[in-house]
Amino acid sequence: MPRRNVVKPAPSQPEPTILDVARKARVSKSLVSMVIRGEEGVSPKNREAVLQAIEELNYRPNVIARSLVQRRTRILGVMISDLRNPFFGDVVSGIQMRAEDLGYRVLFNTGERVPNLEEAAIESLLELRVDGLILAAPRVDDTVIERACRVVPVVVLNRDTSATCSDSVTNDNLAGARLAVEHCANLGHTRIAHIDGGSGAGAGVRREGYLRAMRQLGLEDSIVTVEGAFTENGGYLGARELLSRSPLPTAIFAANDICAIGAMKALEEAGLRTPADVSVVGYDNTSLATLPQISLTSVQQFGADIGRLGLECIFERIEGKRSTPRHEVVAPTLVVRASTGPPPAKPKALR
Amino acid sequence: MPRRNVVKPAPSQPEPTILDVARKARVSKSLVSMVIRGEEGVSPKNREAVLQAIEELNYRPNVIARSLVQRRTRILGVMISDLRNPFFGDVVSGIQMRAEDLGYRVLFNTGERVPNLEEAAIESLLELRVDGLILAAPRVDDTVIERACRVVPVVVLNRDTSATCSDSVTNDNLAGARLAVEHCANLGHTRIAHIDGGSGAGAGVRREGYLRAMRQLGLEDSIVTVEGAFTENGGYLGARELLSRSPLPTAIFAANDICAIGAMKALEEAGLRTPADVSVVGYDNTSLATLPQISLTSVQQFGADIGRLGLECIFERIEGKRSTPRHEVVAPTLVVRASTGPPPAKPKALR
DNA sequence: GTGAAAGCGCTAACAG
DNA sequence: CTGTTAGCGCTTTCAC
Repeated sequence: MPRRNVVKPAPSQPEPTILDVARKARVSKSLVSMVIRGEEGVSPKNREAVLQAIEELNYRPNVIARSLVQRRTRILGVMISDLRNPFFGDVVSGIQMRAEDLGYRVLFNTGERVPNLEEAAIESLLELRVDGLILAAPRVDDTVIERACRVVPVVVLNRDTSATCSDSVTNDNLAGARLAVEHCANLGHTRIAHIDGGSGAGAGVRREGYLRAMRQLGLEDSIVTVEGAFTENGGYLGARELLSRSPLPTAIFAANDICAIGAMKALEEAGLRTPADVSVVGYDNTSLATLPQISLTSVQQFGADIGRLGLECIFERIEGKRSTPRHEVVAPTLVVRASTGPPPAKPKALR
Repeated sequence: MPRRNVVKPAPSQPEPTILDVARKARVSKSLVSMVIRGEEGVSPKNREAVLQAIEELNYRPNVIARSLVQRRTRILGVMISDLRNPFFGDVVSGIQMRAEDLGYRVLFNTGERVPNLEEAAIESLLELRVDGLILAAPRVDDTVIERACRVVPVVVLNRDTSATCSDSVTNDNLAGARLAVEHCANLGHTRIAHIDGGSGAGAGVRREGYLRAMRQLGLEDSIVTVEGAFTENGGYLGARELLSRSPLPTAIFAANDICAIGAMKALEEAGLRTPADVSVVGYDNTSLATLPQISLTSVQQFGADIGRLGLECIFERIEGKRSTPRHEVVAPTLVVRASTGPPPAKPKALR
């Protein structure tokens, strides 16, 4: 908690304050404040003078000072676990659009998928006294989330948490996994393997959905899962693991799109074609899946909706409209593309 | 059971202050402050008492208040033009790593490639009184940058700006474009077209690099440029435009990777194969280019280095070590993959 | 070592 | 409408 504090010479050219503006416009401090906040009851003449002074001085209200007295920042903090996953681009869009409507500014953070760094990022946002916290697929411990809840409204996106204090918005991972598995089964596959998301947010439920779907379809004997991650490398390694076993699966359900792409890479290196030899299904339906060269069948979750709903949860709490947890679940759909097809008539043996 | 104030409009929770900690630990306010800042000269006994009180109260220093008195936030603001482009993931990594070393926190923002929104995002960071501003490929007007410079150190990444007040870190777009064009020429191409980045940051220079390289190679008669953008759709539309003209180019140099991918999509739809019928070169060498299904020849610019250098520029300014502009240019390299090859013996005609 | 006092730039509540 | 007066939570003197 104690931060390293190197005391350095104070920098800075003196930035103009509200007092400078008042003097320049020859009015009172409070009048300037009123103009800035757009309050009623300022004569057009004075308003004009103030605005001009602001312009000339390149004055900018100090939201720090404002926040201190109002004890609210009108800032929403968003911790994003992985900036490299285009899925979060959608989530961010949803958040931003809604935030603008509601008069909040949004500031992002990331811990680059490293739990400790993510915790630091969250802590940093909390010290900033954000009015609300949105955690997009955080990998931190539940206790971290609980601690945050004690101070500020929190909504967790795309992760199933046992923390009871926060709101959450997720897609229905069980249903999504079922869509993926059933799709493969309908094509005639029985040996459907799963590369999971390791310790990533939501990975456990997605895995559980796979297991349940397999059992429901009477395929429990063909259940094969290997550990992966929500990254390309995770998918690559997971697929390599699958390739080292026998018999080979004819279909692979990967934890998410980038994981699926990593898996496809491993398959290709092994001389297996998709979908002729092995079908592959991803999750998220990111822009990656739509690339014609990849054309990945994928479970779609609606990132922008998830982001928007998350923001609405936070907003309800901030406004005091609600103080009991809300858990929103968005239904996923399946988008079928070229990476899945019927299983090969004569499954290919390696080598 | 967390005790929370229920339904109280805007300002709400009684967050503990430094005074609460002092009372609980039975010491003075200043003593607590000293402990928090890790100052010397506090008895171990007192320090212990303070730390325990902090723990028990779930106290968190209010950086807002701290910033107000210190007149510096120790926050660096980063405006990122496009969160969907994985290239910026690299840039962010570089920034974060260095920032942590230097004891700064980093907060991100985006205007989603819309100039007005980007300006608002920058303004928002400025109102927050960030100690430094990093603009990653901003699309705003130079005047916006100049206005920001008057208040805080600014570094612009990956865009050539005529604003003289800010530092900048770019890759050498002229050289990069030349690498791309020469590579195609060496393979035997003469009809090398360019899909540019429209009004995107750095697009103009990349285009200029293309033009110069073509002339230098004596290919001025084959110069063809169409307008695109730094997006998949931009590339798609640009390629469609090329396809509507005659003669068809045998190689395309696209403004960046996602643009190239969009172009490949259009080519594929038209029944043209890459590289058998048309070679394609991208720029950025993002993770997308490395995907085996895409395997895009691309000019590599080192995003993490660019981010790190940007942060160092800012830091020098903040520390008062330098007050004249520094312009850093990073040399790009070319990564050759499967999307480029010799031109077809008999160029394919459409339909 | 400790505690009291003076602000940082702003808003809010009143009195003129 | 204006000007004055209190703070917001913290750091920073400067006495003790």
